[in-house]
Amino acid sequence: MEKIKLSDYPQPSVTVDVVVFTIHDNELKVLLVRRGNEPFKGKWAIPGGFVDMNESLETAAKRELEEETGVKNVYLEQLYTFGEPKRDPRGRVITVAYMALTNFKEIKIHAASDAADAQMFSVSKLPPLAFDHKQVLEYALKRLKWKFEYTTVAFSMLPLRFTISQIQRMYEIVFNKKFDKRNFTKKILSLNILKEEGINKEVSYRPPMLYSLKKNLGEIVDII
Amino acid sequence: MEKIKLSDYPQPSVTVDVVVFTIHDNELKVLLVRRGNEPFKGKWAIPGGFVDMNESLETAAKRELEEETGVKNVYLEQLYTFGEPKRDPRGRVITVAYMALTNFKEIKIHAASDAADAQMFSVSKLPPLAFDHKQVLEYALKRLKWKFEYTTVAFSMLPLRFTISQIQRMYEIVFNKKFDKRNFTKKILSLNILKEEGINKEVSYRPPMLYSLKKNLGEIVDII
DNA sequence: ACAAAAGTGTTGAGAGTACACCCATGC
DNA sequence: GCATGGGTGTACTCTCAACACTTTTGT
Repeated sequence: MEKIKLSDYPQPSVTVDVVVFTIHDNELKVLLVRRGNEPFKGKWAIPGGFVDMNESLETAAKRELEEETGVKNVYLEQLYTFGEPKRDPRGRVITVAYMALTNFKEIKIHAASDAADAQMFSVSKLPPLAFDHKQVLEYALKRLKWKFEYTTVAFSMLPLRFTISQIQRMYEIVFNKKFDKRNFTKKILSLNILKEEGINKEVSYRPPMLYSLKKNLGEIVDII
Repeated sequence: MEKIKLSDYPQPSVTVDVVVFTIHDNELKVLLVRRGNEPFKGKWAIPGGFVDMNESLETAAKRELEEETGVKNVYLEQLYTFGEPKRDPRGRVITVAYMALTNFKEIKIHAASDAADAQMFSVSKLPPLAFDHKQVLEYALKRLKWKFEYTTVAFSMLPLRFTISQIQRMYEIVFNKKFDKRNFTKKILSLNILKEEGINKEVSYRPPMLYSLKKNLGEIVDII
């Protein structure tokens, strides 16, 4: 039998797309870039780009993320790979979607070379999106909620030290639903994942206790 | 600016690998094929193959699955995409891993053209695996347990009509842990996902009630 | 009668839910 | 003293876990 060469098989293009979530102004936001090239020139899209030959998928996602946001240390997780043959009009392009969570203040948006503009959008007021990015974003949102419910990833959207009210507000935004303050506090504290970090004196109301996350980000814990 | 062509960017090879789980002889089994070609010739591997230019990833996974097992209607779910640059010594190969669940009796193993042999292995007695397939299998196992706990996918491993004891045995095998029969029965019945299908008279002990799944496979339900 | 697996209830502990008022600070 | 968010307890309901004996059939 002949020796098989990789080039005997068709080779598609492979990209990574990174859905960057953050919370700002009491809304869940996602980073979108306006495309500077065809196809879908001028349309909004999830930031991403081609995978280099010598970098892993996760490295590619981190690289794209840093190019667009300047953020270096974020929670990053692979979501799903979208590979319908016609999803890109230029030809066969398979994209590996990632989700990144970060604190709003860490982000310094700068539109990368191939983007005309970049901006955070509230997930409840999205513009029409390029490619199959609506589907990608819906998938990411589902995963985000799942992860919020069962793991500690949410804390990657908060500053290093935070109050319990901040946690609760974040959960209320993501689930679009109010929680009872006493029950929420009781539940979060009973999980034993927080460390007391002293009292924040710099507020004009009763000074709240600050906490930090004791355990590892993304650890599986029933939050809600 | 120049028009960008896809071929301006490096194009890796893309494969799908399908982790096929089933239950037989009171063990959780997985299908492996013995590689007929280099690299890793003679080693066991998760079945899979290159994605054709005009088929979706899921179609490719279904095609590979049918080639190896003859099984047509299975539960199939995308798991994760593995893309370390050095995972295949021939060059850059990115693989999209899928998980398939099926009833043992549906499977007619036939080693595909590029495989020297194919066989079901107990997940507790695995041979050394080619590529990064050990990692892929570990990921699949984790996902399998998660899905068993929170969805109805498990029922895809049973025949169309089954007894409650069969469900319980299946869960005991996957979680490697005994459950209390009364509590298990109570929990399963309270979920309201089963339909009574009459009594199986063809046994030499007290004839059990047969059930079928009322709701959709994979639906999210707290099973355990 | 015996072997094999099916079927069936109760109790106690712990978790979740509903619900409202006082506290500490800056201005 | 008032505006702002912070902090706290109880009672009820529901779910989960522990636990063992009887039933039905074929041989």
